[in-house]
Amino acid sequence: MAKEITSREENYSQWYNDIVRKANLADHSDVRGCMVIKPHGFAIWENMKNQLDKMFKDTGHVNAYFPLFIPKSYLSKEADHVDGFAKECAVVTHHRLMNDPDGNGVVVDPSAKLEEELIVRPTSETIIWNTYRDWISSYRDLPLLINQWANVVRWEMRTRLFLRTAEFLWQEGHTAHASVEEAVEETRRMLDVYATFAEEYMAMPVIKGVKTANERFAGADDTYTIEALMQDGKALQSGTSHFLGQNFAKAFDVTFLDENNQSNHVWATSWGVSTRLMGALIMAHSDDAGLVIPPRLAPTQVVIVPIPKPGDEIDAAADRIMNELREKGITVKYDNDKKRRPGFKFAEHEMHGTPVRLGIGKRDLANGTIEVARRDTKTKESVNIDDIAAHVEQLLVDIQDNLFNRAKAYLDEHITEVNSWDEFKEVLESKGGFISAHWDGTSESELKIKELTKATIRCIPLDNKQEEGKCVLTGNPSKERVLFAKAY
RNA sequence: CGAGGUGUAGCUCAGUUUGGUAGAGUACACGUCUGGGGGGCGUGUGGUCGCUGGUUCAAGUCCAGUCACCUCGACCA
Repeated sequence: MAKEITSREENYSQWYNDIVRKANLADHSDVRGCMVIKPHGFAIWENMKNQLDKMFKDTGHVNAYFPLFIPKSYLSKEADHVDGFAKECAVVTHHRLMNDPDGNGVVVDPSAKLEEELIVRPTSETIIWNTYRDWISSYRDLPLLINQWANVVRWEMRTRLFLRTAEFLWQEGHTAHASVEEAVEETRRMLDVYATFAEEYMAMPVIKGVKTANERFAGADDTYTIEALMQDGKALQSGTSHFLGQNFAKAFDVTFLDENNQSNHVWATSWGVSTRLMGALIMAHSDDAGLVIPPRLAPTQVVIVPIPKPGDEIDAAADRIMNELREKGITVKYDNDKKRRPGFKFAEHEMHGTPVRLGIGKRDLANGTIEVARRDTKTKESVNIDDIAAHVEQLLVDIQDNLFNRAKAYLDEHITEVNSWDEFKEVLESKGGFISAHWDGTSESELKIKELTKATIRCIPLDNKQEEGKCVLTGNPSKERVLFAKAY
């Protein structure tokens, strides 16, 4: 079984690539670093997107759309910001092609050079804040709570499908507020939205925390993050929410008059999650037989397989069951392909991650039962055909819970407190996961640890316990533990 | 950008050392026997051997250049 997927034990990276390809999630395109998201992968992303969009709307946000191209001069207005992105920007320099005088197809028309070059957005803070300047004049215009769903481009050296591609899909929220308190509250609110989404929909437990200065978003005063742990013990930053202070307001001169007719710069936030969540979803739950999708995000929650092949009696039973399930809002598909054999279908639906599979054969019908197989545990049971809809409805809930609990148990087991440098290195190498250790708060120590071990500070957990201790590297005094890990 | 590796059928790869008609498995199509976990047998489709140039009577094979991809570094959501 699963003969086409490399096992996680044998080669974790290859396993990941195999899942992406064999589960029809995405392909490498001919364009370096860019992927083609295939229908099954996109369907999962759409489910994520729909749910997140609902959660954004429920917290008072509206959607808008800003240009793909950003004038080069905008990007340089905020010093930290341009430093953070300058090295990975795609630049549009010309606006016209012409026939090659030598007859070799088309070439760039040198006379069509742009007066000011355009940057393909790596993120939209600059163009958005340039626009907000015109939109905001009074405290009555605030807060401004806008999100956009878009593609962005970051010219990455090394790419991996979903986890890091040159072009990716995401949403970016950009908000403006009258007070620092309100902006910080917004930053934290959206972090909570992300955490709730990850845990309740992706069934992926996350740790909420704040980034150190080194790991902070370029241009932010504070970056909050949700960090998840993958099955190979590496951490994955899955979403970030930034408190931007007044940095962009000052860079783009965005001010408002308050109730006392005083002019102030606005306070800002931005927050985003991307198709990287697809990578997180894959690595959080899937196994050597293929993809595992939590029921709440599965494009098809239940598949019915006729055994050994479709027939009048089996088709009728499948129709009846499908109607019952659909009445309960469950998505279901009947795999009545006559050409493929049941064994093949079993393997294929496991590969694609369908949470529940129902097997209907003449033997089952004679007994008045249905074979119910769950993807998360790969176990099967016989269920009375009259109880099937209620059973499946509950089973989907159980699977969702089980996936979360399983991942949560794994996460909890892989947060290790260490108190010495030797122990730090030992745990990092042998066990992986998050290492909870004291750190003296300096960038120098953080960078030294990264250099020595490749582990970085993933975050300082929110509501962190305050305790006296000594930095695991330098022995200098520390007031709290932070979480280290190797990361994607 | 540094180090190493690989480009041959949709996919995985042999063939390159020693130049001489382009191969296998898998996938795909059709037929057939099957049928409760990727089934068997048979027939068939499918290739500018990454690209460009050179050496040669003759290049997948030798030489030079070039491009792409993979692994590991630096960078990063």
